[in-house]
Amino acid sequence: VDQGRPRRPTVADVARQAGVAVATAGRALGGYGYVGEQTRERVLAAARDLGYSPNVVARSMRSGSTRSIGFVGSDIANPYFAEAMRGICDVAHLEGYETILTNSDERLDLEQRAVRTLLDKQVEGLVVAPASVTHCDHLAEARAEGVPVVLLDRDLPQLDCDSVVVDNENAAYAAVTHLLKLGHERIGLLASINATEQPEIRPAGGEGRWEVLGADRPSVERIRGYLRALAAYGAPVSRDAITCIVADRTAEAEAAARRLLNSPWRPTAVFATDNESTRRIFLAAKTGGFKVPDQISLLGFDDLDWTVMVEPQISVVAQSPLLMGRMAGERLFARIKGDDQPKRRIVLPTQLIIRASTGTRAEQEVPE
Amino acid sequence: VDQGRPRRPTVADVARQAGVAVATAGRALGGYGYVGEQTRERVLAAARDLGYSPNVVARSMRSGSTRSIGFVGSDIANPYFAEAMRGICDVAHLEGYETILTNSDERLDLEQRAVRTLLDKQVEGLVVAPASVTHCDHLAEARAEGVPVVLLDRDLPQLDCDSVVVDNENAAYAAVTHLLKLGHERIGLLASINATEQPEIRPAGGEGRWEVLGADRPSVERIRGYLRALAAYGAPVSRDAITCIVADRTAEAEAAARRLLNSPWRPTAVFATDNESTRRIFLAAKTGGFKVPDQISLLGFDDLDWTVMVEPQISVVAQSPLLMGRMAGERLFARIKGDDQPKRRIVLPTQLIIRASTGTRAEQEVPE
DNA sequence: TTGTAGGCGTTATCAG
DNA sequence: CTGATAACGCCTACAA
Repeated sequence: VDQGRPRRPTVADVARQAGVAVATAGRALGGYGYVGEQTRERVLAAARDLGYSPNVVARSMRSGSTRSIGFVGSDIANPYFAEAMRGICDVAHLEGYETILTNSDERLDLEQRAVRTLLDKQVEGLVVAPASVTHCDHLAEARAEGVPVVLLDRDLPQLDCDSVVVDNENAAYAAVTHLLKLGHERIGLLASINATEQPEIRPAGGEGRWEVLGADRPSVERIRGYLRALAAYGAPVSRDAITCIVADRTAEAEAAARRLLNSPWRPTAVFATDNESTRRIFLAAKTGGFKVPDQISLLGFDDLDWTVMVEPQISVVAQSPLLMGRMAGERLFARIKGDDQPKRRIVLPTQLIIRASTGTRAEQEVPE
Repeated sequence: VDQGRPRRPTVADVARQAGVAVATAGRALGGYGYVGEQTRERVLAAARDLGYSPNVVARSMRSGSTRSIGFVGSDIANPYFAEAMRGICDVAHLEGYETILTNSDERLDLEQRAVRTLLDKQVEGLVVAPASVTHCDHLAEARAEGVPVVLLDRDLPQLDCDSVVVDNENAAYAAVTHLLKLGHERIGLLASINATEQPEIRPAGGEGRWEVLGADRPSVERIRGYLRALAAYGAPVSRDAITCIVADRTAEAEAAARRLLNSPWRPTAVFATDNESTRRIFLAAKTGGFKVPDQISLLGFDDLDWTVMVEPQISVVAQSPLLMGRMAGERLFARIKGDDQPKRRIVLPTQLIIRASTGTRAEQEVPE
């Protein structure tokens, strides 16, 4: 009758069984140093007998290498992060590393704790989609401890580490320009943001001109691209064209999307800056009985499965989180292996995919 | 000029700085044993000064507890597993544990390796969505090493560990019965399966009667429920009513779904046994120009976001992978804490959600 | 080629 | 209450 956790056999056990010294067994099992052919076989046989398998924790402690990395994202249930995680895991697996996952829910305090825990667990690298773009002491700390960090989705200029991003501002600029070219002038914007870091939008030189304050998070950059496109076209913007929703609050978000569509200034198109917003605005248009694109054009972000399943198919700015995850992983392992070139900011391309949810303004003028 | 990885301060460093013995510093920092109030404060101050943070690897080695668990699923990019992972992580986080993620891609060999690696990393528990339902030596091994395992999505009766599943057979039975009650008789089935373990379908007592051979994977159970429902209604089944696709092979899967819809025996409804198949059959119907539900009724599995966004909204059997993940986590931690009751099989309820993609057979008889 | 001894950073045990 | 010391399992000098 076994009691307690049955102890796993150790090199010492194998050594005893094989009648050799611990070091010899270690050499045979670890595949380092010189071992006689017969000795090796005897040891290996003994190991098989006992069901020996190395204790990686002890090995890590000795060698200082845990062969694990950490990923800190806001929510693995979000397809963006799920795909990114997949990319990271794949690269890690190729390198013989495991990946520890933590969810920050876009909350700085949780992210800080997560990073601390991962560092204490001696991960050899960290991929982080940072919740805050202003507070990054915890990430600097990682760097200070010699643990490479790669930023995903957002860059923190003040931090000395690689990042993998897309050119959010130009992607949004191109998207909104497309709408403008179709003849739209009154274009709404819907963005999901986290509760703590609301961007500030304030008047800027001229009637119907605004600027976004706040650090360069993707949503802010996309809003900036949107504003720049409108300004370039000389299209004035109503302040309440820009609606920000908090992803958590379902009811509020629903109401906000509905309100945007029914604004008194009658938008003829809406640009959604992320997959969450895209879903929301589509749903709002659908339940509100809006004909897309006849009454309202929709242009979203992220090319999720559903965008080609719905009617009409949704035009989107596509990015590839899978690829971003992979690139992040590759940068990370380059650093782990000692690459110490200056920080690199990798900007992956986005693609504007025009489908059926965006139409010319003319179409919308059909009488009711 | 620092060179190499800057060494993190250790208890010894803190002890020296505070002018106490290592053991004392350890007690103050680890919060165990007796320490004088002033001594504690001195140590804590020293620790703060030096930026000390415990080396969890060393702690794990000493204490035998790594405070980490592992999850082995087939693909984190699949929303089912992403949600489940989220549930598991949440519970783990509550318990102060981290979660290591590995993807098996539904391949037994990868799963075996992953389990081995995780065991070597001394995880204290494992949640596994097993790729194979016949080979489970690697999981038995985990059990033998005293590492609790909880099975997700599929149960392995021969294995002594808890499982969290849904009642696949009855869920499918109810779903197909619903279709039968609507007047459908020629009901097709689409299932995604992995390449290696194709279920065998062979004739069983009577014309138009079949049985599925193979262990009780969800897909097989669902097929069984489908057959049972049809038999109960006395509806005969054509062999090629049952189409299995391999999730990887996009082109093949597309063709198979199309073929099913265009079968010479003219199905009036299709039951899809998983989210992948549901997506496929919907797409096939859409591109094939089938009117749903007028020409073909669709009933799917998994209540993903898109099922209410498309037109018509899809009727589905809903399960909650998030909840399943949580339950799995809770069972796992119960075991980690020493619960040694006999194995428990937790069957979570499914819900048949009828939406617009399922109609009565009558509707379909409209002339072309 | 093989064996011996020490140490990685913690925690546990035992005296003082 | 505090201090010295051993041990977790492995790896690496160094000696034989």
